Amino acid sequence: MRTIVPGATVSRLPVYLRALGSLPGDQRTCASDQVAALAGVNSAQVRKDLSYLGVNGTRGIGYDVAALIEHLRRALGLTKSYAVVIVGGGNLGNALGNYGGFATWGFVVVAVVDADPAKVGQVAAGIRVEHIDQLERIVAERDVAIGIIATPARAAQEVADRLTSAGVRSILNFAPAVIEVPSGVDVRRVDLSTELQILTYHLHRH
Amino acid sequence: MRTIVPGATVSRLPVYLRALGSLPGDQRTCASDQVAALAGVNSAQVRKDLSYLGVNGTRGIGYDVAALIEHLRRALGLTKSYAVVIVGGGNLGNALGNYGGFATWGFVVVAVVDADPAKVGQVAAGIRVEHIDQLERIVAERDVAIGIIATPARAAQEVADRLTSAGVRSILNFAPAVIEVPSGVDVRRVDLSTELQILTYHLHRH
DNA sequence: TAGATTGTTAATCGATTAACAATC
DNA sequence: TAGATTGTTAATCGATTAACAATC
Repeated sequence: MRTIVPGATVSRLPVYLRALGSLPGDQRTCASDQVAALAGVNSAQVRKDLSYLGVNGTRGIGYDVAALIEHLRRALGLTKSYAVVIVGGGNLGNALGNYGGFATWGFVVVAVVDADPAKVGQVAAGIRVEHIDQLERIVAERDVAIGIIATPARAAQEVADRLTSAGVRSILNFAPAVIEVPSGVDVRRVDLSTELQILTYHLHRH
Repeated sequence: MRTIVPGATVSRLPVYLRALGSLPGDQRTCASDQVAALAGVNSAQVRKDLSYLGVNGTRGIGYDVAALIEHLRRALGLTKSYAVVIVGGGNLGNALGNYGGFATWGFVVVAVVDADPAKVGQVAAGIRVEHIDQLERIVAERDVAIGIIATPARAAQEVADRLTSAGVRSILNFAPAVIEVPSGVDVRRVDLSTELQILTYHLHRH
């Protein structure tokens, strides 16, 4: 079944996947209640999300764990591997390059690039920083699917332009800037200062 | 005015603040239209969010830029400084310790702690990694307001427990785990793998 | 006055969840 | 059969936005 899956549902799928991963290895079936508790959501939500995906459980029993995991992996496109380029060889870029969590899900960092000639050639976690002039060639030759922007804010838009014109259609933006991209390109933003500021909003009013 | 401000509004305030920062320095007033364009939201949204905060503009003219910035900073509690402890001295923890963006908004990283004795004593960006056994002392002595969890998933819950029992009431969690905290404690989660998986959902269906 | 822009209402939209018949 | 749990409806909740009178 391929109906329109709401964005909110999509963003919960990785959470369900992780919840299922934390189940005892010998557990064959699981109830929506249990997934809900592990994922921190409502059980009706779980059932509804799964029904969007066309996953069927068994009344009185629950869902088959292995089949459910496989369904979620397929829905998220995690049955193949994705080449990732990180733009920005600063601390954040290097941390992301080293981040072990990516490999678990089939994300392979194929390059870290930077505009600063002084950074080019440095090696972190087995990846040599290359010059950003090579970006277009790298994207084409290494079949890059995802670009991660880990540059200062002022460089973000230009980097996004170069990534998209090179053919990248998925961008994860860590720079504290709103970037414009052509339609059809998907951007997600992770802004560390914003997260902290939201915390302080609640904090400073006791 | 202090009515109930919706969570969605709160999470947009930092974005407005940044939008205003990117205005030309000599611009005295701004219209909701302009803020909206810079922030990537609807202009009615901007006006409504600001009215929640009790900010008044002038019909026909717009909002006073300086006054608006000051209002937003006060609303977010950014008029004072906050001590931050980073738990986890791995790549991510160090990247966060080095992240210059925090200082701009008054966040001061007062410690990086780790459970691994081999990491203790290492210095990154002027901060010496301390042992996690010192966490409670550090929180008390350095008046820590915010804890950042940058550990593996398996350690996240225990770290959260220690942070909260030491008195920390705001947590930013980078570990791929859902953590339980007492009511009154605020947790925000940033999950890098989840972000990438959401991108691939859209990517793999052309 | 004419033009611009706010502040707010009311409509819309979309997401969450309680509830329960269906059924294993 | 009795108990458990799904799948789905309908109600609720909350957030977004078009529209426009108020007014600078």
